[in-house]
Amino acid sequence: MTSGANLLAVIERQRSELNKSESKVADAILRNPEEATRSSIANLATQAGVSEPSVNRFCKKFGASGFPDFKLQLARSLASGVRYVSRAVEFSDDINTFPRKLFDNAISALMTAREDLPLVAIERAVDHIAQARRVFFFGLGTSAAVARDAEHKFFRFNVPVSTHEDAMMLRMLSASGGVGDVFFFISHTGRTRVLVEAAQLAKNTEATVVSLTHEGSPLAAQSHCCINVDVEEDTDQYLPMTSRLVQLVILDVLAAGVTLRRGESFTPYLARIKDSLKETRFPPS
Amino acid sequence: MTSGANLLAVIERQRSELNKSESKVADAILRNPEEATRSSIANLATQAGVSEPSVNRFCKKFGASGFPDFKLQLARSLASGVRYVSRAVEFSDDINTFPRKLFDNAISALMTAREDLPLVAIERAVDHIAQARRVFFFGLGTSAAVARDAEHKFFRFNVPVSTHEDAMMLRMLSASGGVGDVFFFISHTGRTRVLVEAAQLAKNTEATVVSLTHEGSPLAAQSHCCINVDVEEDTDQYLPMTSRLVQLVILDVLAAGVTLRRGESFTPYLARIKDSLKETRFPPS
DNA sequence: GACTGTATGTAATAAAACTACATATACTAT
DNA sequence: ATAGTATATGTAGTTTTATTACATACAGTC
Repeated sequence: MTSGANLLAVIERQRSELNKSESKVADAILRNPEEATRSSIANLATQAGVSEPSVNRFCKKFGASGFPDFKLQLARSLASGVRYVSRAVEFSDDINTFPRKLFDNAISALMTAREDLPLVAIERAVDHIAQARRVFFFGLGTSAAVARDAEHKFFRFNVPVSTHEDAMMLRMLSASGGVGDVFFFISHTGRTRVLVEAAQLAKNTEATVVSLTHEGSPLAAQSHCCINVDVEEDTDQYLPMTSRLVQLVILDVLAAGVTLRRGESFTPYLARIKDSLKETRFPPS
Repeated sequence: MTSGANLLAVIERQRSELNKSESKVADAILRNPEEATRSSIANLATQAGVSEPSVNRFCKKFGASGFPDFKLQLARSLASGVRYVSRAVEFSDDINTFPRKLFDNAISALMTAREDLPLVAIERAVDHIAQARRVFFFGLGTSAAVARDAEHKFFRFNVPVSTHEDAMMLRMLSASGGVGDVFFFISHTGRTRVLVEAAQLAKNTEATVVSLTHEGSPLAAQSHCCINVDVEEDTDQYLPMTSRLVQLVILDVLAAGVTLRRGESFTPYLARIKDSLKETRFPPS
């Protein structure tokens, strides 16, 4: 059976296809996974209302060599932070619970993204940016902040970079694209009309359209190169959170990619930029 | 002894202060932690060249209830991805390695931060923001993008929010503070003169100064309430990365905190804001 | 309604971990 | 230097825990 990264998720998925005693064990574990990692096989058997060998068989079914090994994998699964479902903040939460939940969600989103990185698209995007004459980062709303962050990264590569949020500017700039121009669109949904239309305008020029957005979205359709980030935002949550974090890290990856492309001789240049800030700061005590 | 989040790191740190047999055990574990999680106490004792009770004592010394519990914690520690040191990108890296490294670093930074959240400061900051007449988010460079992100979150709470990057505006606005004004400064180093000076100006008014910055920094010293984020950026890396992610999640936490403070009746209001975007998007296919 | 295969449990066995105690080593004070 | 004391480590027995082999129960099929 699947020896996936996340045991807990695997159990949950298989939950319905288990026979009677197996599902009792599954329930007992899912009810309190943390406790399961700490209890003995006898204890868990009692909790589940089955015999010890049933628990043992259950463990083997899920790829473990036995109960202790199963507990180990379970502990890993728990520690990895990839909780089955990311936990939404409830109004009953207090200061001791909700900050942790939000961090858990963020970590979980990054871990999920890490497992399934669109390396090909990333590599192509790096190519485009590394060779670009100029780069525009376009994003609205939360993605505007991401675009701004990208601007603060990519200007370092000796390429003119800019960010814009004005819908009119977006259209005009997009239409003004030429060979060597990269229009980089950032959007969680990939459905924002303004952006999609701007992407379309840009695509009708000689410029290259790169996007960091949802797979199969209208924006993706208008892109020469689309980096998929399919993080599911918790829809109950009214504030966008996790998706932008993944976007930011992907942009870090792109920046690192361009740095590597520039080669080792480029490092002093980056160092010079960093050093330029020295005098704006109070010296370390 | 310390029951820190990362057992492996704790062992490594204490390595020098252990007695003979203990250090033998530590070595055996550090030599191959992965294997240690799988082996029996007898096996590990042989590997280390000590007796079984010595291993057992070692486990207890590090906060475990016994050997099995120790293995569990070790497994967690390994799975958490919080490897001893976060791995820097090298010029020899290729597309298969460096993106993963960057994600690992990001995750690791969030996990570290999660273990040591400054809950008291967070709670106080939430109080201040929830009761604010208006809020200013000030950050420069990378932190400007973070401030922008914060603006996109906090405007939802019926409080006038703004972000500024112009050094002159920062000073003038800070000096203009009054009762109920919250000046929220964001800075990784906490040493940026412009920000520290603005914070000082704000502190001389009736306004409240909140900062999201490094503990013990000049900026922290000028704050009524300082949320510490002591993420160590990899200094070899010329691009700031991890610290801003932690800052962003902390801001999410603050936003969630304010939402909870507003109470359940506030949700429809948030929903309305979210819904306002519907017509700007292409409908889902 | 008997047959066959699977599912589950019982009880014995084996493995692993722990505890109490014994011995050895290092350190201190005379 | 040496006896005394405290700490460190190991031995052996006990207890807990997990596994295996086997028996029984149940479900589905002819």
